[in-house]
This record gives sequence, structure tokens and C-alpha cells, in this order.
Amino acid sequence: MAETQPNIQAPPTIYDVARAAGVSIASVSRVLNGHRNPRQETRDRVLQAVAELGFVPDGAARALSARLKEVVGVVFRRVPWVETSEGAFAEEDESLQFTDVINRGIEVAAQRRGYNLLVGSIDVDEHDAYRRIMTMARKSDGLILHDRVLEPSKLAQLSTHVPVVTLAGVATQATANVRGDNGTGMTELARHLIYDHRYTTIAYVAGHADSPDNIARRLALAKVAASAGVLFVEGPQWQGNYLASGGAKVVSSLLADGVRLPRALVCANDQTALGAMHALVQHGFDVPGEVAVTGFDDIPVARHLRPQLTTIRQPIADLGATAFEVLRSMIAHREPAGRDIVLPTRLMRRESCGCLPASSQSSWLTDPPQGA
Amino acid sequence: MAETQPNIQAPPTIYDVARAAGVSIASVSRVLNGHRNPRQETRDRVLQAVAELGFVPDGAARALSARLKEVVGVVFRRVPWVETSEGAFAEEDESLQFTDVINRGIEVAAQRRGYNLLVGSIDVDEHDAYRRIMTMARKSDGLILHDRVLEPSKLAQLSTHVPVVTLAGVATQATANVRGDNGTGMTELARHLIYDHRYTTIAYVAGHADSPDNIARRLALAKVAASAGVLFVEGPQWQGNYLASGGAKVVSSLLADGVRLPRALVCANDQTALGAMHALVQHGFDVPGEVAVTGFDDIPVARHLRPQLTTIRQPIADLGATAFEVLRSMIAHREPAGRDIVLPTRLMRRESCGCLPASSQSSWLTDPPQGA
DNA sequence: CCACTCTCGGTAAGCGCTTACCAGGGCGGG
DNA sequence: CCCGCCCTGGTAAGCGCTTACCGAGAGTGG
Repeated sequence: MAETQPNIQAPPTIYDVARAAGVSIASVSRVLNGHRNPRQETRDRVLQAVAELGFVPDGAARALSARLKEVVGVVFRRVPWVETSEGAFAEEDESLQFTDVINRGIEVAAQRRGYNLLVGSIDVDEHDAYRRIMTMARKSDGLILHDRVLEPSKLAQLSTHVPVVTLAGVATQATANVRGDNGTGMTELARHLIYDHRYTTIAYVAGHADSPDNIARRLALAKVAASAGVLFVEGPQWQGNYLASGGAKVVSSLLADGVRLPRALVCANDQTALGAMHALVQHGFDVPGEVAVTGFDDIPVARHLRPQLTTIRQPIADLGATAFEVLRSMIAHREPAGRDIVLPTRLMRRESCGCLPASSQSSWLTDPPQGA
Repeated sequence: MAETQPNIQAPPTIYDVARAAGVSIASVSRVLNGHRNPRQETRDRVLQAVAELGFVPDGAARALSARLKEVVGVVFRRVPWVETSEGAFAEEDESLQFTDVINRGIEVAAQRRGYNLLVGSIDVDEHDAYRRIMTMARKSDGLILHDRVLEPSKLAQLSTHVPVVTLAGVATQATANVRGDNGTGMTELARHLIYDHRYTTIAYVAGHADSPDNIARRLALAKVAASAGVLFVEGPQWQGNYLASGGAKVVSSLLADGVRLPRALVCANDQTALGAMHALVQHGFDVPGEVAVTGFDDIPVARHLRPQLTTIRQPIADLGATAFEVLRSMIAHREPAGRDIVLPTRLMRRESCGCLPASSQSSWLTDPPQGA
């Protein structure tokens, strides 16, 4: 095997630049950071030396001195690997679509400000999550935490040391939160099912019981159902886990118990709907003919399913971008735009609720025209 | 609006710990890093102080001093946002599945070694990609570059300053590369189509012309076709771009030109297959009845399509994990396991090639049983 | 023509760690 | 019983930057 590192040479330092330009390191720094704007001639010489040497300041040194790392940490919860006969990953990959799109949103926003993303995931049963997150905190200027990565007490502790923004959580004394408008979105969906489609029995396939999103979605649905006098079904048997497997299991065990299904299944999120829909089809049900199914989030795959999934669109990437901007203002000790930021959601009427199939529009380029 | 940062207090430093434990900072450092193992009593006192104060060393300071940041940079190419009537993202999200899964693989491997991931994307037409990547390089110990983020000359320049591992690229003097076994995988697929299904005309819907993966896949297919005396169709009209839209466009414009389609469409990757398949269905073709379609990669959505996509499985997460391990040995100035590392691939026979529909197995939990 | 102000570089002091080097104490062997 | 060695902890020198502070020269008004 040939040599792999012929001559990795240490990158030039600010001293090298100063020497090459015939000035002091202070001048180099000043030119580069635009302070006290130096004389044109000095500036030119420095800039030329920088270009010639390809100088880029070391992140650690800069961070240590300027007390600003220009890095934000993003932590999400990793779903345990499902080992199947085909190897791992059958389920995990899917389940993180939502997270990935948010992260992309954060990343794009961060990049615009010269920040980079430090990503880390923690295992569900991570014994030492707090420590690992703290380590990330010390490598960054602030943290964005996805849903349920840290219990409230630990979160409070963390937030005394680092600026923290949560996603789909709840704002606290020291942390800000960014979320989609669950209430409005779910209300719109519920009304569509009840008033447009005239369904009279509706069940809620829940997400994690302690998730604020789940609570808000359930509540909105229950409210509309109650005020419309529609039968609202829920309970332990309807407990999912935000994953496709959870949705499938709910349906399967219900069927195994001989429970008669309601006319519509409103799922806590798209993943759950995906699983539920699949299980229904496996058991010979017609979706949406016999049972309608809806999701929440509008993750990319939603429109590739057959039938295409009716769901509530969250501005997923915007959630991430907003979280970043809020965090950045906290880092800069500016007052953020708010502590509990709510982004609008909206109903995407597709097929799985019982609406007619879309036209021949190419379904992954644009969404089908709307209309019940 | 209430105060959002009541009292972010600076985290404790090593000096605080030393004072609390009644020892010098050197001792604290030694206890924490396990060097020159100090006396038990000293160790206990330090450890207790660390626990009480919740001390975690600052990443920048540690990095500057130890010359090790314990961060690896990962750079991928962002697909330009497609603005549709429904907003952006219709296409982008999908197209990055492959990248995201690889990144997850890197992340998990990195975490095991106490490293974190610094992720950054660059725009297709980024004017200053090199500089931005260099900035990331200076915030990390080494870089992992996805396909086509940097042209060869810039790559060479970069690799003189930082350890670099590429994914799906080519190994060079100073960089290592990790990839899937395109040749074996594509050969297996080609044989399946030709000998098991007896298809006699096959077209290759290409990926980016300069992508090593694309070149290798095309070559393997062409070889098998030639040796079997099968008609191999390709050319400018068959040029895709690794995206769903590319696959769809190839099919649509071919049809518009009145070209008669071959019996099987072998696509450069799953995204392309997805788009091609969709376009075929839109135009009234039966897949696989009239035209068979195959992909490459086995991204998660592949098995959710109707028909389920026959494709070559790459160990996507493993590609990432392997890239990390190779990079880490370069960072540690150890000789890596190799400079051009090839991971095995294998044919996933599903429906889109013409094989029979799977049994009632839940398709996202395990894959359907195999067999033509 | 001199005192004063202003501009612009340089000098040096950190930022919070790691670690080379040194000093002191306990101990074994001559 | 003394010398030298080993073990341990402290002292201090950086790591590569930013920036407060200072001093020298140029420009201005009385």
C-alpha cells in the first residue's frame, strides 16, 4: 500500500502572513477582521500575503481568543437500529426524514452567517446523554435540541450554561422554542374530515405521550370532534410512537382484537400514518374507501405513497432556519424575536383522506391541485 | 416579552476545578486525561470537584493546546432549491436521502471515538467553495467529502493541508476514497435482467458524466450486455443527473421524440429510477410489464414505491462509518487500511425488474423474500 | 513654529487548556 | 546513614489568535 500522507504540512499561521507582508500580526488580524481599518497599503500587502499563502485562521485559536466559535450544535434522538434479516436500518432511515430536513434548514441559515453545524445524535437509552451534550456545548456557541433529547430538569441545568433553543418542545425561563402551529393545522384537518367528508367516527393514533406536539394535536382534534358531535376514539390501544412500526402495530393489534375500525384514522405524524396505511392495506382494507388515514408534517415521502397522504404541512426547513436565528440572537445577547415561536401550518389535501386522485401533474415536482 | 437569558453564567474553567480541589491545574488536566496517573487521593479530589462543578473542558482551548479538535468535517453538495408553486423543497429533500444516511453512518462511528461531525453543504454553483471548505477544515481535524464537491485540482490543494477522505470519488496521492463495489453490483444486476428475465434491449439512464460511480456502473452494464449479445442503448438522450427530475425528463423527451423504449431501463441510481418510473406510469406504460426499471443504492424509499424498486444495495451507513475510520487513522498519522476502499454491494430483487410481487411481509420491516 | 489631536502600527497580555521541566519527599542500597 | 532514584505535583511555556494599550508620526490651529 502506498504512502497515504506524503507531506501534510501545517497550514500557515498568522505569523507567517505577518512576516510575508512585513507587518505585525496585529495588523494582519485587523485587516482580516475589518477593525480600525488600516491604511490601504497595509491592507493590500496583507491581503496579498494571505492570498499567496492561502491563509485561513485556525478555528480553535480564533474561538479561544474571540470567545466565539461560530459553530452551533444540533442534537437529535437516534432511533435504535432495527436489526432485520436484511441488516439494520430498515426502519431507522425513514424515521429521520423530518429531522434531516430540519437540520438542512438550520445548516443553510447558519451558513449564511458564517456558522457551521456540529451534529450529534443520542441514543434513546443513552445513560450519559447530558455529558455528551455538554461536550458538544463546549465545542459550540449554543445548542438546538430536537424533540425529547433531554428531560426537563437536565434541560434547565444545561440552559444555565449555554444558549439553548428547542424544537417542538416548550419554552422555559432560559430556553426558546420553535414549533409548528399544531392547533390550527389539526383543526383545519379535523374540519375537513368532519364537514367535507362527513366522517362520523374518528380515531387518533397518538405519538409519544410526553411530546408537546402530540398533546396539542390530540387536543385540537378532540375539540373539533366534540363540538361537531362526532365519535372520537382514542386510548392505550391507539398509542403509537411516531414511527411507522408503531402505526402498523396499532392497526394490527386492534384488528387482532376484533375492534371495529372508525371511518378515519388521524395519525400523530406522517410516519405513523405510513405504517397504519400499510397495515390496513395488508389486511385487505381499502384506503381511503373504507378507512381514511391522515398524517402530520408532510415529509417528502408523503406524496409518493399510494394513496398520496393527506397531511398537515409544516414548514420543516423554516423551523430549522428560525431556530438558528433565534439561537444566534441569544448567542449575541440580543433579545430574540420571541421565546415561543410558532410557524404556520396548512392542510395538504391529497388522496388518503378520501379526496379524489390528483390530475396527471408530476407528483414530486409540484403538489396536486387541491379540492375535496 | 420576558427576559430570555436570565443568567447564562460562564461555565467553570480548569482553574475553578483546581481551586475547588486544592490542586494545580496540571493535576486536574492529568487526572482528566489519564496521564502519569496521579495518586488516588488527588484523583478523588479532582474528580469530586469536577462532578460538583459540572466541569467540561472548553473545546477550543483543548483543541488549541492538544492540537486535536475531535471534530471531522463533512461536506456535501446541496441541490439547488426548486421553487414550485407549493414552495421550495419538493425535490431537494428527496435527493439527499443517500447523503443523509451516509452522514448518519459517519456520525455514529465518530461518536464512538469521541468525535463530532461538522457538516456543511456547498451550493452547486458556489463561487467560493474552496474557501468555505477550508474554513471548515480549520474547524476540524480532517474532512470527508461527498461526491463532486471539489474539482480535482482544488482537492489536491486541499489535501496538502488537511487529511481528506472522499466518498464515491477516486483515491489520489494524498487522499483516500471509500466506495461501493459498482462493478460487481451492476454485473449481478445486468445478468439478472439478461439471463433471468431474458430482456434483449437495455438502456442506461446515466448520472453525472464525471462521477466515478456513474462511469463504473455504465461500464459494467455495457460489458455484460456486450458479452451476452444484448442491445445496449445509451447516449446524450439518456443523460440524467442523479435526480428524480432527470430520470423523468429523459423518459418524457424520449417519448416526445417518438423513440421506442427498450425492454429495461437501468438507472444510474434510485432517484433517477424513481423519476423514470413515475414518468413511464404517467405516460401509460406498465412497469415492469412493458418496461422494467432498476436503480442503484437502495435508498429507503426504494421499497415503498409501487412497484417496489429492484436495485443494488450499497451498505450506505457503512460507507460513512468506514470513511470516518479511514480518516481517523490519517489524522493519527497511522497508515489507513487502504487508499481505495471498496465495500460490497448486492442485488435486491424486488418488483420493478419483473420479479413477482413479494409476499405479505411488511415491506418496511424486512425485505421481501428473493427470487426471480 | 510649537502644542495638541488624530491616525495607524506595534507590543504584549491574555483566552483555557496540555505538557515539558523541575523540585521535593520517600525509599532502597551501599 | 547518606546518596541517588522514583514518584508526584507544581510552575510555566506555549498553542494561534484578538485586542487593549502605547508611542510615533502627520496634520491642525493659535
